[in-house]
Amino acid sequence: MTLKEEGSVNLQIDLSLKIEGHESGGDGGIEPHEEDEEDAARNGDDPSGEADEEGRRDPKVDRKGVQEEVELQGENRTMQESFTTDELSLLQAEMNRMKEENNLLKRVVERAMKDFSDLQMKFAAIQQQDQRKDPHVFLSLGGSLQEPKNPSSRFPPCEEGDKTRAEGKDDVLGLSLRLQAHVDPAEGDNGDEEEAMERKRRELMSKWVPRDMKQQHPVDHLVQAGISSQSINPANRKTRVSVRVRCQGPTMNDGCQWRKYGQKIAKGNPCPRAYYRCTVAPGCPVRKQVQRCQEDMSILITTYEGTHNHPLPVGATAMASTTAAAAAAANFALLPGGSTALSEHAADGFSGSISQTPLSYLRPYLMSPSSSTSPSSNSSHGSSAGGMMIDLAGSHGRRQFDLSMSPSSSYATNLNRAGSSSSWVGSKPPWVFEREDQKTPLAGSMSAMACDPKFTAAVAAAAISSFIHNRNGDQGAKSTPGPPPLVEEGEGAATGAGGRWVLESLSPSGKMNPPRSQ
DNA sequence: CGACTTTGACCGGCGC
DNA sequence: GCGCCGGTCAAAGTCG
Repeated sequence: MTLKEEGSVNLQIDLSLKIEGHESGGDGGIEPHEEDEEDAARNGDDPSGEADEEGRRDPKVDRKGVQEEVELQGENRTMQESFTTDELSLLQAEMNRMKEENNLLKRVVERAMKDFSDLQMKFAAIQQQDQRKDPHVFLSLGGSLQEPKNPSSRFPPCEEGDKTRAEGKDDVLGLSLRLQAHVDPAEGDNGDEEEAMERKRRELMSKWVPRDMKQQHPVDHLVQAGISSQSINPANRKTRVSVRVRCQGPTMNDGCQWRKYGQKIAKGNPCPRAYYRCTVAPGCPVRKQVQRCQEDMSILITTYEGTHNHPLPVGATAMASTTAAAAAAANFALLPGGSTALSEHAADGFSGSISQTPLSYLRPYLMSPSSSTSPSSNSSHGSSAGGMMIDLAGSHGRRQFDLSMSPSSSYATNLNRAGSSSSWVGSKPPWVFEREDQKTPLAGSMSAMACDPKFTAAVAAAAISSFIHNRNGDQGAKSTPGPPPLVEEGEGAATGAGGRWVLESLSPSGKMNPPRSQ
């Protein structure tokens, strides 16, 4: 809900309090203030609130000239009644307007609740299928009231939201959740609902996934921010988390301290690639590569590799603590108890620290079935058959993900700044969070309207922290005092599972770059 | 003076 | 085996 909408809600509540003081039969059922009752009793014959105001204006004058007042009382009463009638009509009109707004908001909330309920039901069915089969999962939380009418639109909810805002309808609050599951068409029927979901999933997947995963149009979709993680090296099972952000600084401030140890011109990109090593703790194996996007120099591509052998710094932790929404949404997509996991994990994440509870949030991704044994490599991105995609595209292109490096500032500082400054252009951040699993046909997508700028930044932190902690858990678990590695908690398939994750957001032009293979 | 950056050299993997 | 390429090392330079 935007500030404007919040304000209108508050305004409505205040007005209803006043109005209900005059009308006993309002649907709000709010009793009049005692103060008003006292005024009314003091002035005796004026039951209306307007007379209260009159009585409050100059009670002493009334007492001094009692006789004069008695003479003029009839005339005053006529005038007061006239005022009262006028103001009553105005207040009634205002009240009616507020009632309409209230009804509108009620409908919005009801719709959101209904969507959420539907989502839960659908997800439960999908979850059962997941356990039997190896399905593609498509979970989308769109930032629009309506389902995308135009499947050809790559991000229908986003464009819908843009259109709405462009028409000046910011006061319309909308949140819709969509969950779609894809089951292999050859694997039997699951009812009309599943079939409809399957059709929609195929439509969207045909528009969403292949373009990214097959890199058909590298320039078509310009990226503002994104995260991709992959087990690029089957030999050492090292995980990479790639983040793409629109950043003016030389590097993205992720809360950690980095020391540059090399720079190189990589083939295919004239922009030099810088190599950094984590210096928060001696011997920390985590490294990152930073490179400007060739298509858009304002986009910074940061690739993290390895597992921190130390707790995350405060900046990163504070920032990551807000990551619960995205991570919990991810959890919601795949956790067996998904219907309840969302709220639970969201609550955990918002009150906790990613350094303390990072594993649970993205565990579902890491535990995604990876049964296939086909060899994977980083270069196989283009041939990825499936993937996990979480689209938090409220309205792409409305906000920029600015995490400019500030040597003295923490990530949290950036987040605070982002929340109150023009760093976030627009009102809703565009994100696409996807996993490209090169081994399995698991595919999914989730989109959500993320209204809080912290939310979007948190998404990046969640993925980074979780993957750095988890995907190399076999390296860092034994030396890290933090949470146990995922691979020890989850399934064996999580170890070294060849997956590729991408968190992307869209540029103002609505374009998005495909993830750059490493 | 210590920490950090720059930059050329070196090494290993991979494809031909 | 050779060349290309990505990644790393380490000496020199820079900065506070």
